[in-house]
Amino acid sequence: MQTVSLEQELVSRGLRMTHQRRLLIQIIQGAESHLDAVALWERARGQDPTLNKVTVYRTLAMLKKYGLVDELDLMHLKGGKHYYEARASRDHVHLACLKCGRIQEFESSLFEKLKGQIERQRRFNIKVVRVEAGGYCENCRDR
Amino acid sequence: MQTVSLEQELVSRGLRMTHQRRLLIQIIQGAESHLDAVALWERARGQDPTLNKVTVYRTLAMLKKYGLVDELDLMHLKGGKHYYEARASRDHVHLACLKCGRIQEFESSLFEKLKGQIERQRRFNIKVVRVEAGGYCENCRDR
DNA sequence: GTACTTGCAAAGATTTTGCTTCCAA
DNA sequence: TTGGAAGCAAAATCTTTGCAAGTAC
Repeated sequence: MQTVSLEQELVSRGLRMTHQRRLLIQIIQGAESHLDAVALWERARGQDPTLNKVTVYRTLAMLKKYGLVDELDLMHLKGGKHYYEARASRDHVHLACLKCGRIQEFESSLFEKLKGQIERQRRFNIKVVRVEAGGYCENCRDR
Repeated sequence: MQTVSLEQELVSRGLRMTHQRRLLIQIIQGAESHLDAVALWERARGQDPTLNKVTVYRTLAMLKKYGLVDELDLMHLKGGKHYYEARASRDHVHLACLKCGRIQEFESSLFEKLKGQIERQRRFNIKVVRVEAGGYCENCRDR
């Protein structure tokens, strides 16, 4: 998903592309890790010191509402905050190491099959799915 | 999992069985739905009006630490609270309807296979796993 | 008796709301 | 121009912490 298309996505839904939204979207899409609202705000302030934290929350709520970002908890490793990532073309599992805190992502066709099974067997129309596992990663498991 | 065994579980780990803990455990195990800390507290107060909310948070943290309850978010349908359920013998998916708010549970061997795949392919030792899906349930999907 | 738990009060962390001003279309 | 969006301040929600008093073992 490109920056342009996400912007167009918003515009096509009748939303205004303010420079604040453009900046926040760029940061989310360019982030190498999962950001929570405050982390996102701090990065955004580097570019635009007047950008308010409330705008971050409102923008995230809007992106979530339109399904453009996914909201994660990452097993509450660091309290109750929520983390955000640009919605990927393919869903993936998040693995959170309880020891070192590393977050890995894992894609699997089994995950896709599981979703299909739920949709068919329960006639449940899935809009968002989240799989998070807590445990010990390769580096930490034997220590 | 019986009340007794959960109590024994705690005792065997050197924890004290206070009447507050006993009451909270009974409520969690007997609950027909997923309770958040405050809902649990309200039920507990019916039995013991002096039981403090802080004790609920501390007890939940302790049960979570020892892997005796699972903590859920249920797709944040109603804000950022956390919900708790006695750990089941078999993991299950939670399906949250975005329209009516109903929570369904779904067990699947595919889920078990997915866990196995993660453990093998990533050499990741899973301790807790959570699958939550948001979408439209059978009753709401066509409306 | 002693260490672990609880209750109480207060603080901390995260997110939301009301309202005025601003600006994208 | 005009309705949607941002900024600011304040509040609401959820959870944690410090410490004195209580209690399970």
